[in-house]
Formats: sequence, structure tokens, C-alpha cells
Amino acid sequence: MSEIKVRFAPSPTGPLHIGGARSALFNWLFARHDNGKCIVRIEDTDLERSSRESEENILSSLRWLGLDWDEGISVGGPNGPYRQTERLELYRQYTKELLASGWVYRCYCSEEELAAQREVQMAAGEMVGYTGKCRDLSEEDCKRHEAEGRKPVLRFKVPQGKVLTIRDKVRGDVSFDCNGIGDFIIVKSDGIPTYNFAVVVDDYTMGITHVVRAEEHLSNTPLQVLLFEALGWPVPEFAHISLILGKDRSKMSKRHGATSIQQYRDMGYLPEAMVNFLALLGWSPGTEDEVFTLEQIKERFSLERVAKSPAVFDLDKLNWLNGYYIRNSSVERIAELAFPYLQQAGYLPEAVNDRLMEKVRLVTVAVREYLEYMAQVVDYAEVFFKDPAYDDPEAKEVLAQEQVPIVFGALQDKLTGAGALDEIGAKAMLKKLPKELGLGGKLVFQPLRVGLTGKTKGPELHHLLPALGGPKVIERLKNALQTRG
RNA sequence: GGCCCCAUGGUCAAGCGGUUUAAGACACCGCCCUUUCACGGCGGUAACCCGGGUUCGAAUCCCGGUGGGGUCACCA
Repeated sequence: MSEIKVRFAPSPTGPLHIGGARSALFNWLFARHDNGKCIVRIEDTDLERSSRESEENILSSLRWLGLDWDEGISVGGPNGPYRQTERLELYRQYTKELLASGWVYRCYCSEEELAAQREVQMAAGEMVGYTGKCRDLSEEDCKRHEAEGRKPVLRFKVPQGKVLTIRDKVRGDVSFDCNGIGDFIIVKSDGIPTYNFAVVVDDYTMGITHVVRAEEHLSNTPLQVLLFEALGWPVPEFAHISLILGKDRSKMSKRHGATSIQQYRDMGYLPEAMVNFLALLGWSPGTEDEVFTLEQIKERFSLERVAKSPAVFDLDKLNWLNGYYIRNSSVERIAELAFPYLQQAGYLPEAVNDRLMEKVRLVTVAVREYLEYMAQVVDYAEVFFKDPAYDDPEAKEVLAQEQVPIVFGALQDKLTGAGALDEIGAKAMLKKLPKELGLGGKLVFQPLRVGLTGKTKGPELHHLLPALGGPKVIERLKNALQTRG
């Protein structure tokens, strides 16, 4: 069997979307599982909306996710260029061929005429499609239109009375009646090919064996198959994966919240969590495991196990998964990831020394189990960097308890003159405290927590003490005492 | 509206004719752990869209209905 070759072909009209990312991922998984090749091609034939900025964003998001490609944009290859606007000459060549073989004809209908016609068809409940008005224009007709300054589009002559069956690797056989397909445009009046045409030329010339893409392209497939056949080219295999839906079960879009990979990256989601989550949206390993590396998914992946039904994007599950990865990554990595958020929040100065780096590490140890995504570190870490205001009613109540001065004094005494505390030391010191004071744990620890943070809940005291450091602890306890009035 | 796709708990999903009193995960609820919150552990609530067939037997196959979605551009 010949080598599998797939492509991910985004149009650079915006940042990489969650759905696009999953399509790219499934392409990659499918190909790599069989040691096949991946291509990234840029479909920028929409001159109005395409931008280099979007292209850059898409590529960087793909790399961030850990997806690589053997051939394509920015890595080159034997079938380039990989940007459609740089392949215009190639399309022109096949346009000529199609014109010569009579599969394609010039159409001079204006957009206004077509829109009006479409409305009539819609209203009448008919299949919407070009009626073939310009199909049999004579050479003179064409000249006359040209003389009027009309620029033609090129339309494909869709054969009538034919039923096309597409063999889809996830959906099975899907049939379309050609009578329901109007003669579609393959070259716009500005000479730029349309998506359906460019895709076919590229997929053939690049040797694509399998087209894995979102279900929204399913209805385009018969048009493309028609083109492959007209050109006498082999038709690749197709696999249309279901869409990702928002909470309201409609196609995911901006109004459903964050939809681009970039946004999740900015919020501090880890790429491996994102990949894991996306893979589970529509694919399942068939076992009870849920947590996988890209590599492990690759080993297990097959299109047979891809679901046909659409999947709702479940942020709760993403958060759980991401939190899981955060909890199970090294403290060093999480501290490094936390750093920019802490800095942005103004907790850290521009220039940081080793002592501050160590503090960030200790803070990370204390708060990472709370995090669903890194941006949340700002809230949880606040108590380590900002002195408390003691304005919470519940906190005031705790501080008003009569044993508070004794408890604070005891800890202050222990800390005064003591060296730097580590987690173990802090734990030991704290553990002895209740017994020494002859008080219950709650009467000791709750006031200390409030005294140190101004809040009744938060990180472990044995994490708090080392991160804050002896002098800061003493200072805060003193301030807390003063608020008792 | 035409065409196409889809249909198991709130969500993701396992199940591919009998081994199912229908897995697992997220979310939710309860208990435990614990100085708090979280983490973790244990347990619980909760589903085969409806109607016909086929079959000894259907969540699993077929047909119809209903529901949801996609698509009908000189966008991809």
C-alpha cells in the first residue's frame, strides 16, 4: 500500500480556530499513525480576508500544539509553492485544459442577477443553483459581453442525471444527485480560482491520498469529485469529521467564548492538555483511559474510532484536564509558566533576582493544585505578594478571638532569630504549636491563616510560611493584631 | 425551504444482535482525609428520541416520524 499523505489547508482569515486545530490534529494523527506524511498548505484565494498575520498565527498555534509537517509552508518541499496565490500559473494551465475539453464555460451573469435568481429559487423551495443560462453562449455572445466590459467567471458544466456516491471513511457511503448541483464557479472574474477548484488541483499535484476535514465540507465534496473526474485524476479518500458545537449546540463561534487556540494559550492552558482534550472530542480509545500524550494518541488513533455525531465543547472537562496536567507537571515548569502572569499583575519587578525566583517557586508549590489554567495564578498568589487589608467580616471575627495575641506571640517568638524555614521545618513547627499552647488546632491555625492572609481559606500554612519568610510573617501578624483595636 | 449528516445520562463517550441488572470520564450530590479551600479516596443521582418492522432475541439491523446540526457565495 502506498504511503499516506494528508494535508491541513487552512485559509488565513483569522487565528487558528478550535475546530481547525482539531482537523489538523486528526490529520496528523491519522497520517503519523501509519508513518505517513503531512503537508500544510495555505488557501489564500480569498484576497479580501487573507492576511500574513493570520497565517503566522495559525502556524505558530500548530507548532505550539506539537504538530509538525514534512512539507509545506515555511518548511518547503518538492510540490511547492504551498500558498495558493503563488500557484496561479498552475491553475491557469488546468483551466485551459478544462475549457478545451468543454467541461467549463464562460458565464457573464452579474452578481445582482444571480442573487435575485437565488431568492426566487429559495422562495419556491427549489434546489438553489445556477440555471445554466450561459452554458451555450456563442463566441459572438461572449465578444459582445466583453465589449460591454463584463468580466466572465468560469463555470463547470455539471452532468445531469447522475448520482455521485462518496465513500467516506467516517460516514460510510454518501450519495448526491447531480441534478441538485448547479454549474459552479471554478474561476472568479478576477482570474483567481475558487476553493473547490484550487483544492482539487493542489490535492492532485501534491499527491494527497486522504482528505480529512470538517463535516461542513461534505456538501462540497461532490463538486470536487466531479472536477477530479473531469481532469482524469484519481479521487482521494475522504473522511469528514463532525463539527465542534457550542453550549447551544450550534457550530462553535465567537459568541461561545474563546474559540482560538491563541486565546487558550494566552490564558495558560498547556498544549498537551489542549491536544488531549481535542482528541477526545470525537475520538475515543475504546478503553477507560482518558489522559494521553500526543504520542500515545498517535499510537492508538484510527478513523474507525472517530464518532459521527457532533460534540459539544465542554469547558469544564478542558479545565479539569488542564488542571490535571498542571498538577502533574514539574514545579519548575509551572513556576516558569506562572512567572509572566505574576509579573503582569505587578507582583514582581522587571528585574528579578534568585531570591525572588525562589519565592515564585515556593508560591507555585503552594497554589498549583488550585489552578485550572495559569492565568488564575494571579488570584491565588495574591496573598503572597500583597499585604492583607483585614476587611473581611468573617476574618475580623476570627481575629477577635481572645487567644489570638497568645497564638501570634508564640509563632513570632519561634520565628525571631530563626533561620530560613523550609516546608518540612514549617510543618514541624506548626504541628507542635497547639499542644504547646494547650489549644485546639482550629483555634491556632485559623487565626494564623487570617492573620497572614486576611482570608479564611487559602494555601497550606506550611507553604505560606516559607514563601513569605520569617520577617514578613512577623510583620503581618503584628499588623493583624493592631486591627483588633 | 431543497440537499446532506447526526441521534446512549447535563457534557464527552463505551457498546458494533445475546456475555449489559447499559462501561468510563467531566459536571453535580454525599461521606472520608484535613487548621480552611482545593487535591486525593469512597459512594450516589442520572441515558438507549418516538413508532413500526426484521429476528428466538435489538441500544445495536431496516423503514418512517420527530429533533438537532451543516450546507445552499465570484468565502473557504
